[in-house]
Amino acid sequence: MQIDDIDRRLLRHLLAEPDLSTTDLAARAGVTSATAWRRIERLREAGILRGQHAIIDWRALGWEVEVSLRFTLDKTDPRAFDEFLAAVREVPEVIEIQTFLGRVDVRLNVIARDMRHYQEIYRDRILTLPHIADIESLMLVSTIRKTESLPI
Amino acid sequence: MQIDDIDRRLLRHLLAEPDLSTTDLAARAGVTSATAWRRIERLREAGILRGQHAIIDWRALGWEVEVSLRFTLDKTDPRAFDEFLAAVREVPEVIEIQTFLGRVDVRLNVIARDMRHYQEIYRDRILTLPHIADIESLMLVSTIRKTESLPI
DNA sequence: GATGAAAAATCTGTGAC
DNA sequence: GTCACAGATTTTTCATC
Repeated sequence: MQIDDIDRRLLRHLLAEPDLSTTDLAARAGVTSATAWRRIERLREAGILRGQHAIIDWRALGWEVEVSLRFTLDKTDPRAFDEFLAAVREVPEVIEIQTFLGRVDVRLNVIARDMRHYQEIYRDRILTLPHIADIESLMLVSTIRKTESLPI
Repeated sequence: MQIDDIDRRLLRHLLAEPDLSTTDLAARAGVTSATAWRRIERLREAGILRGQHAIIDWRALGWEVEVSLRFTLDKTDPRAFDEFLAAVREVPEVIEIQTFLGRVDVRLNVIARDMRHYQEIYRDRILTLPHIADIESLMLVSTIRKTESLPI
């Protein structure tokens, strides 16, 4: 799909202020609301805009612990990889899964209410995942998603 | 703040389908829209709901490369850490920053249009960051945010 | 082929209960 | 927590460039 300056302005403002109404977004991008609406719709159809994400503060909800786990698997075949990922999806406390090129290497972010709870999840849900050769854990202090200042 | 079952249902549905109108959300949670609205407002004031995030498909926009970089800094003092983070914030291609406990250790996710562009960013914007002792790079294949299936 | 103005459909936010 | 409603917003239509 072709993207022009108006689309770029719309995307930039949408990323900076996702709660904006189409009317206000249009005003900021210097077009009418009908135009803004049609273009947003087109970006959505093209798969560039994939909807919204509600941001939840886990800590405010009482989930104090977030840990980033990095796995090395003990096999390199795709089936082992798929089995591992399928098992991971069954663990609700895993809120993010990342896979990488060039290694049998996966990263998971796990949340827990507190350290005791985390130890439980780790023992019962993480260590029991299939095909694990090695795990490295890092306690997360903060995550900043910088999607306000996009390079578009 | 106290969270009850209705709040939990609202949050769960909001996470699963963030584009839902308050009316539809209310219907799914089994309350009227006025109730849903007031509770959402309360969750917002309590800092549990922190607004929305527009999801963009970088690949559809022509940003083909995402790399996860892990840094070890050469100093352990807080000032070096802050200087490093301040410099990172100036790089628009860095879309995520994570900091960890127990190490002078930071992770960044960087996007680029293609490998050539990534090499440029790496050489001119990453290697020039202050206080770097070591960098490890992993090419991202996929990120799945599993926030649909929350443990609440 | 895309735009703006304006109308129609829908939703949000508030007051009364 | 529900119901009702005015005001705002979203989405469609249509004439125009």
